[in-house]
Amino acid sequence: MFEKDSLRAISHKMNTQPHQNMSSSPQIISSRRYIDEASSLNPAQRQAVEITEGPLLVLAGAGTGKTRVLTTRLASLLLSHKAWPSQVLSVTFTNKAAFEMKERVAKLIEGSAEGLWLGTFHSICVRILRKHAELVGLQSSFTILDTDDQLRLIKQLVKAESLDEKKFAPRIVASVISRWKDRGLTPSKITPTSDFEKIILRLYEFYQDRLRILNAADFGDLILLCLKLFMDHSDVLAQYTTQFRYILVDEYQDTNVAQYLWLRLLAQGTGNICCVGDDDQSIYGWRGAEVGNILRFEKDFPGAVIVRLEQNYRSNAHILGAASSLISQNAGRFGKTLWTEKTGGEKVHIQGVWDGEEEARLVGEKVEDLHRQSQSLNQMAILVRAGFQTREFEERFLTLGIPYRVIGGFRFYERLEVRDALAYMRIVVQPQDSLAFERIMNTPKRGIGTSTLQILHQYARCEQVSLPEAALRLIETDEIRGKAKTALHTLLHDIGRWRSQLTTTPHGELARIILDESGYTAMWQVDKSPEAPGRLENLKEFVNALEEFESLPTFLDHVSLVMENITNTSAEMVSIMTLHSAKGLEFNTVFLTGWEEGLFPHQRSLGESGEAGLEEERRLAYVGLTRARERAIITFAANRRVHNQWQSGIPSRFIDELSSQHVERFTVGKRHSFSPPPRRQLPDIHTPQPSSISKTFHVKQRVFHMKFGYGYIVTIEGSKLEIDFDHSGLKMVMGSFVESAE
DNA sequence: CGATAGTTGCTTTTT
DNA sequence: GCAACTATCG
Repeated sequence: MFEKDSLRAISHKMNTQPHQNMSSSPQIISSRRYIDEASSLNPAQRQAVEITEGPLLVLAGAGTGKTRVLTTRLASLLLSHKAWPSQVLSVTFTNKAAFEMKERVAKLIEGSAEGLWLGTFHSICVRILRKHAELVGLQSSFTILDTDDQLRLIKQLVKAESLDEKKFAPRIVASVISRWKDRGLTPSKITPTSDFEKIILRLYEFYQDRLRILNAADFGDLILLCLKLFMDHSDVLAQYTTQFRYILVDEYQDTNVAQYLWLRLLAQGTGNICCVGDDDQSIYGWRGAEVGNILRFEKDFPGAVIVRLEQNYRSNAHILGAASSLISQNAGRFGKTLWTEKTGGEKVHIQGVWDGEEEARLVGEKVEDLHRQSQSLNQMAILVRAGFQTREFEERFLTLGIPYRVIGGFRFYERLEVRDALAYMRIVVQPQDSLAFERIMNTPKRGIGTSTLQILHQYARCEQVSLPEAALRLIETDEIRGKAKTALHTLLHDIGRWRSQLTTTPHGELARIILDESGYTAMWQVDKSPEAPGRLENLKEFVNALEEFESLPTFLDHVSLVMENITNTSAEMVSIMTLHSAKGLEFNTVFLTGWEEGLFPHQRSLGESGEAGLEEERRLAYVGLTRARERAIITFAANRRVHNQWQSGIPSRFIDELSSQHVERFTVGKRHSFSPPPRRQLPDIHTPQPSSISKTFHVKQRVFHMKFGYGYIVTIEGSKLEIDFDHSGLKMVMGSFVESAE
């Protein structure tokens, strides 16, 4: 290791002279694997790997080997000694992608990729901010607030300002503030355009004040503060612009304004920035992502070279054709024509089902079928639009005994007991962490109730101090009496004692001590509820996970930034996930479920941002389809339970937008008859008419409440309910039912 | 202060 | 169909 590094250092020295003409200078590329990889690239890919100087934009369609280009390029930089690991800044979209990229690079260079600055914008910014925290008014031990903490804090502020908690719902306030932060706007740079914004701006200011007191930063701050650091301290910026000789950015279409400005500052040194992205896969507009960034690249970085990757290696011709016809409906895109050498293959299946339950049953059957044909479960994915849809599949798979994993979904670190345990760790590491303190103050029950908490809050606000600090001062006075006083005293004393052990005790052991001595473990041991044993199990798991890290603060950073579940990738499992978390992945078989108007495209996205919202949904559909290599199966349900209410839906407009030569329609079940589309004049589905029929009735002992909107034809004859989905040519007949008295 | 029962509103998507 | 909040009482 040492020897290799010093060799690298020497060759680096030899290479510090500017490389005028890299392509003709001899390159020292010694890795067999790298040579193999590079020689298998197509001309466009090779070009993207070899242009290492100056700004480069790789416009890469779905399945065109974008990741391969990026990793090969990185490996090339290292092997040719143009840069050593610490001089490469590589920004990816998820921590998982960063991890995989690191592994691939290590393989290509047949050595270690340690020392690379490889990670998400957030993790890189944390790394930088920890070093210069004082310059932006934080201590280097600052806490990273997660969404939950953020909402709690905002809620407190809204309450303190006695504002209408409905109009200024924490969620809404948080999202407005976050959007401002995404655009790189600190409070002073904002000119509110309405009274509503004026108030939120005030809340934004208060919120930032509170964060400062708490020595905390939220997700948006990580980028914003780092940006501020670079803008206010040119010496710090210079340090990094000289260090990073090469900058690589994955998924450039998902960057927001703040991230873009951040990148521009860093890239101004060498100008060696390579961005990879696909405007058709921009699906994070709602999070502040600016497609404009990618569309403007040439203007932003003069002399930029643009390389297009258009040969798709992933999907079969039908899937690619269907996806292309879909995305071509969008205006305002770069426009790429993906093509493939593959021919034949299965057409895209489209299947209508009666309800969500049947959808799950159908998918379950298909999975079993394919599995019987010795298709790996790892090669199958079920993609949903919204998180709640996973449940029906989980239930079905549990009864069928099909192993599955939910990606994204409910995370380990979001569980009640894990969050409590985390709060204990946080308050020990970070004395100012009011939110953690509030959380554990009376968990387990110590007799410190709401009235005590109120006194603390009031004092903390008046004196501009953190909650634990307020507690510390108030137990010296007579403000708090009796049981609460002694309990608080003991707690604060305990926290102090644990903190003093931070340097002397191994952190795994310390965690156990904290959980035991605080009485937290005992609380669950005494608990007789059925969840209690599981929670204790999770606490053990928590300590195990914690021991994997070098220290408690490192672990806490990991938890805030890496929200992914620790999943066992080796086991055979079907993946269930949202379309958003499917980005960047690929599978042989992909089930695209819930393609119904209102769910996909989602009602909210249509309502809020109109045409732009619809286009983003369409891109989402495109992303989903292009995940599939061999088989894509689209399903839609005629009925779905939303908020415990049955609602009938009509097939997604996206289904009609798929070129008919690439799709095949099916229907399932004995009770459904399929008739070809009669194609008669239909009411405009985009302007739904008021619900004309709304009835509650029983079907097989179950109560249904259905609203039939959209002017669709529903016939009720005798004990039969018939719904005619003219739009798709699908007619469904439901078995006997009894109309209720309602 | 804390336990309990009843009530409401909620679900897009995530670093 | 659930979590999170509210009202009431011991």
